[in-house]
Amino acid sequence: MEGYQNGSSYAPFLSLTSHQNLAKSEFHQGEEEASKVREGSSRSLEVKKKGKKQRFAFQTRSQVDILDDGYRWRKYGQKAVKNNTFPRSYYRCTYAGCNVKKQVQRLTSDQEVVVTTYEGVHSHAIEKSTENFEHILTQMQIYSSFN
DNA sequence: CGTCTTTGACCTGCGC
DNA sequence: GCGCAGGTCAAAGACG
Repeated sequence: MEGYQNGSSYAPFLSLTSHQNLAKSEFHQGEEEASKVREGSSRSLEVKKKGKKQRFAFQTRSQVDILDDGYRWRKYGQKAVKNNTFPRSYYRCTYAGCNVKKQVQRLTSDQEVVVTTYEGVHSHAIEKSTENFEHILTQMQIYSSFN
């Protein structure tokens, strides 16, 4: 069931948004992640765990793509989208058991704006101070979740 | 030495 | 059935 919900020490922005005048943040809880079996190759990864996928996207005005939100992220891919001249970066949480993914994309129209999309919820506390992220929160705007 | 970044290749889903 | 787009992984290199 909801073994991923801690409601204690995750996504600092979630709590902050509570008293912020930011727009509404939409969370999509989809339970359709199972069936990701890839046979035929040496990939024996089993992601058949139907975990709740919560997606959270927002815009930030920054010159750097890497927004330090207090967690450690490891980049695992970079692909360019057809609609955007700039490539999209894929990050993943390096915590054991915490398979949270982060997606960062820059707008081709406004390369000063960075769209960050969080996927999943952290199951561990932050390792760094949130003060830095809190500052970013002031400039960030909730972007329409997705379609 | 350990950690993380980068790039290419590979896979899947969807559309036609 | 094929092509396109998007998404992911792995290995090597770079860096502190």
